[in-house]
Amino acid sequence: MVKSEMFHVKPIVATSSLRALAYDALKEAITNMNIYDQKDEVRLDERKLSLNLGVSRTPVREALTVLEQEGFVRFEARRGVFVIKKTKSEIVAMIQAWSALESMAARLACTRATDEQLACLREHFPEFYEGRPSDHMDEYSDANIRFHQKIISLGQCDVIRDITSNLLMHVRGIRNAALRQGDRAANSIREHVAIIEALEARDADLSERLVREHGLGLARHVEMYGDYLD
Amino acid sequence: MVKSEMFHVKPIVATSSLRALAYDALKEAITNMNIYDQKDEVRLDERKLSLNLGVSRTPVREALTVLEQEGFVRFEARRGVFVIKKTKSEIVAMIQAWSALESMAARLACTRATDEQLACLREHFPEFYEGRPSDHMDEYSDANIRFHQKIISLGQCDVIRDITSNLLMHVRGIRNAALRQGDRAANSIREHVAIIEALEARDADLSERLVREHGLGLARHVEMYGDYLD
DNA sequence: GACTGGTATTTGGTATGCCAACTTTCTCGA
DNA sequence: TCGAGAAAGTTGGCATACCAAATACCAGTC
Repeated sequence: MVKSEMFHVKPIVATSSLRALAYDALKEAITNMNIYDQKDEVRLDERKLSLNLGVSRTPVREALTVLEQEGFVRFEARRGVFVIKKTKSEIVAMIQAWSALESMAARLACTRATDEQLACLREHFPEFYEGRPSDHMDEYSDANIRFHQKIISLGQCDVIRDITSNLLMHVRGIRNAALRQGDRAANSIREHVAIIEALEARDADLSERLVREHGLGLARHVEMYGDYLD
Repeated sequence: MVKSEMFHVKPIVATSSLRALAYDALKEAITNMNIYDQKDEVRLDERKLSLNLGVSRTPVREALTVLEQEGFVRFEARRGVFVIKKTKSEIVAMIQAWSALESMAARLACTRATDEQLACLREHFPEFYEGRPSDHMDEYSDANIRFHQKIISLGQCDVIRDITSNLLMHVRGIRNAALRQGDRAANSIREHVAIIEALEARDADLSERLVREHGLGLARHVEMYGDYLD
């Protein structure tokens, strides 16, 4: 018997399927293009896509099927596949659902997160304590997104994490645009600080309320000033 | 020109795609089978399915792709498609996400729903005011599901409606099973009555809290007594 | 009889071809 | 010149063919 313990092979090749690769490529392309700049809806050509991706139509279609189910594209029989432009009211609805889930995550975090995990909120987001975010708006936009994702991860609920990660893809652009309107950034920072303090105090009711009101405030803002979406 | 206004044709033939038909058939089959009775995971054979459905593998695969994205099945390369059995902690996580969304729907309903719509809650669910639901458990289980769906529809948020409708498919069986354990049915009725009253009083904070606690109570119950799921 | 190695079969992944419906372009007559 | 209609070209939906990996089966050896 050969001493097989002496062979240390690589764990696994784990080469992803073409479908997964096509999905990643398409999703990145869709989220990176700013859909709301285009006047008309963007149409995707299955044959061109499979040509550009270097694979056949089959995995492309299966990837598009997933994207349809996630609300990114829409199939029209014998007309084409179109990238969906969300209406203002749809965006508002997504932000409301987001608020519901993030506020629940905050509630769960109050009992589940360790002190070390909660400390990450302050450590990783020092910019929340500085005065003028408008100078570094791009960085702050990213930090803003990360802050909300961090709260959700602290909730340690995979279902909430998965659902919100999808919603984020749709809302990311709008959230950042709204930050630049009016005096929202400064307000946003104050609210974030209050949320951190409530979490550190492990006050579930307060944390939940603050997160919810923060989110619903964004929803109201989009409702009022988001007419450019339609 | 023919006066086309005089013709009132049927809206559209709207013959669904085979993919949609396959999706409906598979989803119904999956939700109707009780997955948790089976010892092993159930494997689906693409070729047998397409044979039984009378279509080719292509639309079947596309339907399965959607079901995978919804968390009902799992593809294993060159091994098969398996119906997913959720673990207890996954069920708990889904109930928590559900509670977040339903409580937000209740909050929204307080400002959005008309008096007539709120009245439907009492009219359609008279059994909540009767004493012994255990005699008609099946009917009560259905009414229970309808009650929660009604609250969500009163919230008038399409995103919340869509997401919860998916969660419901996964949780339906467990919710009904939990009702039969211990004295939960009677408790459930009392809580439903309190929720109706809070909504009728248009007390958003109270409605939200009652709905959330009702849901999280179910989550705790499954957490404690749902060991049969694993 | 158990084990090894190879071979046949099964099965999901992918590529390709065909079709019907929709668009666009061309044609021809008023 | 213009428009109706036909023909040609697109395009997504579906079916089918083929491939590689995984499994099942079998023969041969010790």
